[in-house]
Amino acid sequence: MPPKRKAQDGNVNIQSRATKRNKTNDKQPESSQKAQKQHPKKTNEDKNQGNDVTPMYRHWLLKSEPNSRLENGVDMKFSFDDLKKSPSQTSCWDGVRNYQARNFLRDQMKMGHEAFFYHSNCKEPGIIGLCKVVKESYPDYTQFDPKDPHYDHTSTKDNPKWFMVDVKYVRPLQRFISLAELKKAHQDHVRNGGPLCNLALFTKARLSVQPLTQEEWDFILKMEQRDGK
DNA sequence: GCCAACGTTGGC
DNA sequence: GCCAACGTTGGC
Repeated sequence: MPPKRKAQDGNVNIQSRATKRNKTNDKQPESSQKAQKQHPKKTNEDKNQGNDVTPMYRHWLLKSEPNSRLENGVDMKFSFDDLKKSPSQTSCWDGVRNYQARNFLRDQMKMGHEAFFYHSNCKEPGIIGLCKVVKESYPDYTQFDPKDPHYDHTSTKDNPKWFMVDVKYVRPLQRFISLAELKKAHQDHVRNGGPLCNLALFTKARLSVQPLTQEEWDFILKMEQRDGK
């Protein structure tokens, strides 16, 4: 199902790699996905996996940093514009190292699912555009690269710990929806009831891959039409 | 740059 | 399995 097939794997896997994303999709051993079935040891990883009872989601919010920031000498910058400029306007979403976020990437993000592209750790945090899943769960290769800031020596190719998906640029929002505006709506909905009362942006603020209910998604998309603030 | 909130680690 | 120490996230 991989729709587009960029050049072969030839391209260098080096570039902006952020806490979550970076370059384009390259082909990965999709076959090794079966490895994810295995859970040889039950440690605190398992207790962190306990979100499998949550409903299945079809909408997402992905955080990325639009400004340069070095982590072990590697620039974490990956803006919405960087996604647009990526080959095929597509990038893998690598570098996620949180079990809850990993589980969403691995288990729930499916072809065609849409996501808000959120700019974090910047002057004006907020949602800037839309992207969509164009390739489902496969091992995040950065976990195997000792030079990568997100290298994980405890992970093996036979039993990879971290996964990623590919996302493709869809469109910018008609207007930027700032965190401040979302927070106002959220706080109002907490007090008076409303679809954003449990928005993960505020209830699970540190999650970099966040699920949205249909109602949350629809409400935020409608904010796009309103006149700012 | 500060720091609150929260996730992870490891001793016990 | 508890919990203190530590590390990270990310708004401000």
